[in-house]
Amino acid sequence: MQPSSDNSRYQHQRLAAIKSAAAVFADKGFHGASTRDIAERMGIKQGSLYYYFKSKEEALGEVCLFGISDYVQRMERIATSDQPFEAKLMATLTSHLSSYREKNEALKVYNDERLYLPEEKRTILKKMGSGYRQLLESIFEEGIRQGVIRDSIDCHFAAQAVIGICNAWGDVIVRDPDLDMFDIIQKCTDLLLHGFSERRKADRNPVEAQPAASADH
Amino acid sequence: MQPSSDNSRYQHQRLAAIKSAAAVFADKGFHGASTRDIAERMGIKQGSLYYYFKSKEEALGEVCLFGISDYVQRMERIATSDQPFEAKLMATLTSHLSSYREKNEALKVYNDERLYLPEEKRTILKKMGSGYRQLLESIFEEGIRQGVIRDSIDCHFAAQAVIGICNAWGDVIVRDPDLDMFDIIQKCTDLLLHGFSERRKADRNPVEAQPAASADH
DNA sequence: CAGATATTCTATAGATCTATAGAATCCCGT
DNA sequence: ACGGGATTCTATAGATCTATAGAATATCTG
Repeated sequence: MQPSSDNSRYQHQRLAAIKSAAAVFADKGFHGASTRDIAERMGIKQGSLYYYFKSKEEALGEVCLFGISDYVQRMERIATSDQPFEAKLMATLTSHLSSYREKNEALKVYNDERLYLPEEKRTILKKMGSGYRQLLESIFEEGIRQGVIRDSIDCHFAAQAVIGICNAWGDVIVRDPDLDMFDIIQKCTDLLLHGFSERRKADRNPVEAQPAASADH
Repeated sequence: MQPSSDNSRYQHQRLAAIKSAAAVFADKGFHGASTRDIAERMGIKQGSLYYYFKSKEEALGEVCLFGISDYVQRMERIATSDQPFEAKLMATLTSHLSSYREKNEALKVYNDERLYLPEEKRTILKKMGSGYRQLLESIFEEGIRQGVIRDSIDCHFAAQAVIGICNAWGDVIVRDPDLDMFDIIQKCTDLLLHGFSERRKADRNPVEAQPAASADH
C-alpha cells in the first residue's frame, strides 16, 4: 500500500526513481529503455519499480515535468526582475544551459521524448513550454520598448531562436562535459545581440581609429 | 536470392523501403517503430522487409546515410562556389531547411537516432557530419579574410551555431508545414549577421547615408 | 508458353518486455 | 521484542517484436 503523501522515505525513493528514469531515458530513449534498466540503476528489482509508478509512461511524464518545471520558474524570476535587457538575455542562456549541465537528463528527455506521452499529459507540458516562450517574448518586447532591440524584430521568432540555440548547445554540452559553458554563453550572447558580421569600416578597430579606405562590396 | 546489383526493381523497392523506414523512424523513433510498421507503410508484409535489409539496424543505417549524403554534397557545392559570404550563408540555410522540408524524415532520423547505430557505422556518419561542419567553418574563415565577418569570431562556434539553429527550426518546420520557410530563412540570416540589438543611432537607416559621427568605443 | 529467377508470403522460434500477484523482508512506534 | 504497515522481492502471464525458413507467387527471358 502507498503511504501518506508526505512520507519522506517514499518521496525520497520516488525522486530517486525519477532521476534514474531520466538518466536511462536520456541515454537510450523512452522506447529503447526498459523498466529493468531503470530499476537496476537505482538498485532495486524491475518489479519493485511499480511501487512508484503505475506504468513506464507515468515515469516518462514525471521525468518531463521534473525536467521543465523549475526551469520555467527560474524564467519567471528572470522576466520579472528589473535587470536591463542584455542581462536578462544572458541570465536566460545561463539558466537554460546550466539546467542542461546540472540535471541535463530530465531536460533532454523533456525535449526529445515528450511526444511519446498521451495527448493529455503532453498538453500540460506544452502549456508550460509555451509559457516559457512567452516569457522570453515579453523580454524581447520590453527590449524593443527600451530601444535596445530593433523594432523590426519578430519577438516570436526571436524567442524561438533563443530556445533553439540553447537546446542545440545543450546537446553539445551534454556530450562533451569538458566544454567551457561560460565561454559558450558569452559567444551566444554576442551572436544574438550583434551577429557575426563586421561593423562598418568607420566603426572598426575602435582603438587605433583606422583612416579606412572604405567602400568595398 | 538477391539480384545483380543494378537490378532496377530491387533498387526501386529498396529505396521505397528506406523512405518508409525514414518516415516511421521519424514518427516513432527507432526503438518505438516496429518492422511491421515499416513494412505496412510500403504495402508489404513484415517478413518481406528482410529481403531488403539484413536487420532493422541496417535499415536505420541506410536511412541516416540517405538523410545526410546529398545534403553534404550540396554543401560542397556551396562552399566551393564563388558567391559572396552572405549569399553562401543564405544558401546554407536554404539547403538545410529545404532538405528538412522535402525529405525531412531522413534528416530528422540522422539527427535524432543515429546514436543507436553501432560504433562503426556511427563513425562513418560522424565523418560526414563533421565534414559538413568544416565546410561551414571554411566559409566563415573566408568571410573573415574578406572582412565581412569580425575576426574575433570563433569559426568553430559559428558553424556549430548555424547547424544548431537550422536543426532547431527544422524541427519546428516539420511540425508546422504551413510556416513560411523563406521568411524564416531571412530572419535567421538577419540574426546571424546582425543580431537583435538596435544599431547605434549614427548607423541607422542605411539608405539615406547619414554622415556618421563614428567612433564609439 | 516453359523454365528460371526474383519477390513476397505464411508461420514460427526465441527473445524480449510490461505489468501484476502474492510472498518475504524491513522498519517504526510502543 | 512485537505487531503492523511500508517496501522490496520472486515468479510469471501475456503481449510484443526480430529474424529466419520454406512455400507460394510474380515476373522475366527466350
